[in-house]
Amino acid sequence: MKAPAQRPELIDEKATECCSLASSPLGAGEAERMTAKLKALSDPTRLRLLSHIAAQGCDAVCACDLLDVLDISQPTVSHHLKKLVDAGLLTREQRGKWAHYTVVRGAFTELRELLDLR
Amino acid sequence: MKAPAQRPELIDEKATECCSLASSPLGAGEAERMTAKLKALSDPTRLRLLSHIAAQGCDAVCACDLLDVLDISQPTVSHHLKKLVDAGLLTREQRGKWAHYTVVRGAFTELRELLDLR
DNA sequence: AGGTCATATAGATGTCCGTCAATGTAAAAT
DNA sequence: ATTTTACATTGACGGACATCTATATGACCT
Repeated sequence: MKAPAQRPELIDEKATECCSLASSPLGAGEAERMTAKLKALSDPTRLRLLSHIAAQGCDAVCACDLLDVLDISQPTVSHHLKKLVDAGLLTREQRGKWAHYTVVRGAFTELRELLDLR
Repeated sequence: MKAPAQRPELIDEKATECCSLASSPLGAGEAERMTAKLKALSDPTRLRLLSHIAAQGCDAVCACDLLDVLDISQPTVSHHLKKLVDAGLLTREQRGKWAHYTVVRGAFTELRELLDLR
């Protein structure tokens, strides 16, 4: 009687720490929290809006300037900026009738660490 | 006659390079390409699958082991693994009747650079 | 050959999301 | 006070997506 086919053996050498994802498997809550920021970045329009603000030193940029740059309607720009603020990637500041948006310093460090493959 | 209200002045000091996003505003194509990978990461289930593979050294992990770990159906696991492969974050390798998935080294460097706020 | 096991694919369903036109709001200008 | 300007909110619509059940594929075992 031959030995039955067994499942491929699980490697449980304590894991060679190939990345910070490796430190320990993500729980449901943790995963949800990380994907909240990732989702906010996962839209071409939002990524371009962010890059335009970043391209001016990550300092406060008027929403009016962002409207000129991409070929989308004003409500859509407003919608996306709100999403970026809600995700903690931008802050909003009202100056008179203008709204200014600023990149949150350090907002990406957590994500960058998550993706820190070695 | 008073001077008309003007838009808040645009800061065009060559941008203080606050992050790699800042180097230049992303074009439509570039943004689309970056969000492809980000979208693949923007689901809690996929992020957890990835983290389980990473937690074993980013080496080949049998799909059967991943099925045990999360409380979702087998087709759903298969679906998500395919998406991660399509995004270039995992590679698939068939061994007999088992499928093994491996984290692609360096798949995240581009993303990490994108998020490299200083 | 027939059966079982691991995984993929197909189809269906409900939910989320990006976009827009229309409208609301609030500040500034006339 | 009325109008204009900047921006947000609402509601509608179409497409994308996560998940499931059911079925197909393909490898191994007897």
